[in-house]
Formats: sequence, C-alpha cells, structure tokens
Amino acid sequence: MKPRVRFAPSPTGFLHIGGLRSALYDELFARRHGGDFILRIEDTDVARTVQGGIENICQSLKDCGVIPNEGVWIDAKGKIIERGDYGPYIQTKRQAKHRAYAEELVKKNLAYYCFCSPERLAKLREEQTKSGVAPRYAGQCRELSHEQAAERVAKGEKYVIRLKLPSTGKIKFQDIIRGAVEFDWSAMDDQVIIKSSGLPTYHLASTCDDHDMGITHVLRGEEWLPSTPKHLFIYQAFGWKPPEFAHLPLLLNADHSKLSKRQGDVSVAEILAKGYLPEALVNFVALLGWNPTADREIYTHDELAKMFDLAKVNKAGAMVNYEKLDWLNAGYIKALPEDDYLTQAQTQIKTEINDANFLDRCLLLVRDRVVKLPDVAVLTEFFFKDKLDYDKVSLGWKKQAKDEIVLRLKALKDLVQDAKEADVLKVEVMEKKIKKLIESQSWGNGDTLWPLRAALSGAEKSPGPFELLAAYGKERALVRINDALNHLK
RNA sequence: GGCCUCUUCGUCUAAUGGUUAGGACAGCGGCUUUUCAAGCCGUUAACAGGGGUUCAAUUCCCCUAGAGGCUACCA
Repeated sequence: MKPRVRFAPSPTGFLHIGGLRSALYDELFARRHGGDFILRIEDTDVARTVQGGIENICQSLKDCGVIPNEGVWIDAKGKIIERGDYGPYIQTKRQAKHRAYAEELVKKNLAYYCFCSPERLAKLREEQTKSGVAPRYAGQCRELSHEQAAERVAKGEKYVIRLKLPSTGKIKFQDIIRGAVEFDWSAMDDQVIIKSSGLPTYHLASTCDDHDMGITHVLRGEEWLPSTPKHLFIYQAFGWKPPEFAHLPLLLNADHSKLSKRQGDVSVAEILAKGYLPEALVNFVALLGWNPTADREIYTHDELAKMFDLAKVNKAGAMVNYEKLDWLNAGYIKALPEDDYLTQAQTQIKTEINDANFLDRCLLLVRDRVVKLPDVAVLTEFFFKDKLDYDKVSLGWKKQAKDEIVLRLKALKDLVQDAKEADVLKVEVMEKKIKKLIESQSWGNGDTLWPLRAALSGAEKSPGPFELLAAYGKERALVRINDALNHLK
C-alpha cells in the first residue's frame, strides 16, 4: 500500500527547527516509499493562533525544499491554497465533521457530555495530585443519561464532550522507533474532545482527520507518546484501522530541555535570514536523530531520501549543535557553483562601486572565510572604502623601521606600476615578480610582504598580498600603496 | 507526586555477544606561512552505576541513578 504521511503543525508560532525536522522526515519517508506527503494545518486552538503563522510555515518549508504534494500550500504570490482530494486541509474548516464524530461517540456511549466547571475540575485535580494519584475526571457527568444531558444542553448549560475511557486494564501498542509500549488506563484522564467553544481538541481532530485522509504512518514528536492510547481508543471506537506510529526523539536546547522558541533563535525563517543556506540546514537537521552511515556528514536532499530509514531513527533526544551547522554551512558555501555564490554574495555588499569584475574578484577572494552569507560584507568591507585608516594597523612588520617600510613600498609601487594590468590580476605572476625583487635586494619575505599586505588591507589580518593585488587590480592597488606611503610621511 | 520514554567522547553519532569502541563538530598540537583564515596531518576525550545470564557483555535481563516528556476546554 502506498504510504501517506502528514506534517500537521499548528500555527501557534513560526516553523522552528524541530518542525522542519518532522516535516523533513515525513517527506523523506514518503519519497523513500513512493508515498504521499500531506501538509495539514491544525488550528483548533484559535486563541493561540498567530497572524501569518500558516504563511510562515509554508514559506519556510518551501524555502528549504521540503515540498508536500498534497494539502495546504502557498502559491508564488504568497497566497494560501489547498490541493488534493481529501480537503479541506485546514482543521477549523472540518469542525462539522469533528462535531459529528463526537456525537457518534456519545451515541456509542464511548463519550459523554460534561457540565462541570473548569474551576471545580482544577481544584479536584489539584487535590488528586497532592494525594499522589493520577488526576482523573471524578465528576458525575460520566453517568448522566443521554436524556439528562440533552435536557441540560437545552437549558443552555455550558458543556464539553469527554471520552469515556476504560478505568482499568492496560493498552499495548507498537511504535516503529520504540518497539512495544504499554500504558495503564487507570492513569488516563477522560480527555476532552469537544471544547465548550464547540471546537474539537487535537486528540479528536487529529485522529479523525488522519483516518479521513487515509494516513498510514504518523510521525510526530515524542511528547505525543503518552496520549497515543487515547487516539487508539478513538480508532477502536469507530472500528478504524489505526496508522502506525513513530514517535520521534525531541530536539533539545543546550540545557537539555525540549527545544523551545524562547531559547535562542530556532525559527527556520530566522536561521535562513542569518545567512544559512537551506541545503545546509536540511542536511544538518536530517542528521539530528538519524544517520544513514557511519562516516559521512554531507548528503544532498535526494541522497537522504534514498537512504531514509525510520527504524534507524534514534530514541534519545538530540541537542542542537549550532557549531556544526556553521561548519556545514561554510562547507556548502565553498561548494556552491561560482555563479551561485556570486549571486548570493552580491546581495550582501553595499557599495557605490559598479566595477562588476572588481567586486566579483573581492567576493571570490573571501569565500573560504565565509561561514554565513552576511560575513561577506565585513570580510570585503576594506576593499570598498575610499581611504583606509592606517592608524589602525602597523604598516611595518614587527619593529620594522619607518624608512625601511617606505623603501619597500616604493619599490613595490614601482613594480606594480611597471606590471601589466593582466599580470597584476594573476596571483602567481605577481608572486614570482615580487619574490624576485625580494631576492635581488636581499630583503626578507616578512619585511616586504607585511607592509604590502597592510597597505592594501589596512588590517592586521587579511588575505595575502598577492591575492589582494589580484583582487584590486593595478590602479586600485597603486592608490592604496600611495596612500600608505603618504601616511608614512 | 504519578505515568511513559531515554542513557556510547563536551555535542551529533557508528558498530558489535569476543574491536586498539569508529567518524564528524568543537578543543588541542603540527605542517604551510608575511598576518588571519582555508587546507592537510596528528591528538585529547565515551559505553551512567550495580547486579545477573554467558567461556565472554558496551551489546541481553533486572535494579538504581540521572535526564527528558506527559500529567490542560494547548498542540
């Protein structure tokens, strides 16, 4: 059977790195087995729904190339659309179905109307917790007859609908990642499935929608493991075949707590905005909790899809290690086709200079130093300044005397002056010429090359002098050397 | 508190009933060298603890500890 999986986030915030991983695993699983990957939005918590949440989730997934083939999506104009035969895919649009399912459960005597006030229940719960027992619904509504309930509803009393869970016995099920898991019904509370607002809770909506949409495998965070029995109860109540479950290990903050938005910037949009490449992020996130082999770190999205194996997903939570993301990202930037790199790097710099060749040479020169895209700007900044601030740098090597620096720079200036523009652009040619000069004068590398490099960069740390010459080109290089010479006067 | 899940270097992980417990990031050291990166080479560092089972356990079982999750009319 063709597997059908879904990523079902709720738009209570922006897509974060944990959501991205869940979505990615869904997508990889679907691709690996030739199945469908569906995006469903679970927006039943109206109060917590944030403006632009759905757009953000879709756009972030799109940016990362994690594309569902069914369900909610965003078009090129940024408009939310739905596609597929099992819609609607936005949960609040399905509330009539949820309502009907809940009523059916009530008819089957597997759910009941409950008129207890939240305040009273909270107090009860507190007492139960204090005395060390599992908090369970302990009101009288469970035993209300259908007629009594209907009467009170007709009178306008507020109510919720609760599952009528067994109070004894055990439930056992298989999890693809964790194997056999067992729970006692006695510790399980009669879950609310319809809130007093009339909207369903996650437990009912998600379960019914999964069934209605033909979902075969549910991949979700480990935090759902304890409520799986309730979901299974619903499947059983309707006589439906439940999907297979795979509870993914959680992503952790540096303090080992469940990854949350409060700690650090874990939103995908934010991470991308910081200059991480989507390919690097996908690669990174895929390996948080799963590893296809022992000795490789870099995988394309397609390779991941070919190798993905749910059964090999780890059980333990994974801490998000941003240093490794940095390393991966730097590697992806180095591996970018030159044109792609230039296109992206060009967006990072601000300068009036419109000598495209010069700009590209500068961008290419600093590429190996770029960890995140915006690094390009600081790394190339000195190239584009009218004047460098030579007060901030020692133009001499170690304790080199001023007249010696001047002597070196003058000779270097003449050498560049006499060189052909095409030669200045070639690192090897200039290196040869300058080394020859050094040799003929019996100078040292350090006392000659440091002043040159410092003159060209105005910095203690920079790429090498030959590379700088090649990036500047003859005219610009001469201006810098002259400036340095003037500064020494 | 109760229930559930988890536990290999600091971090992400691999492997195995018998291995020098492998790789990667970070760290450290070196090479290169005019500086800083990059690159290359090398290196520190782990089977949570205690009992079993077994000729043999990091691997299987039990207990303990620790961590995390759940315990909402949130998902």
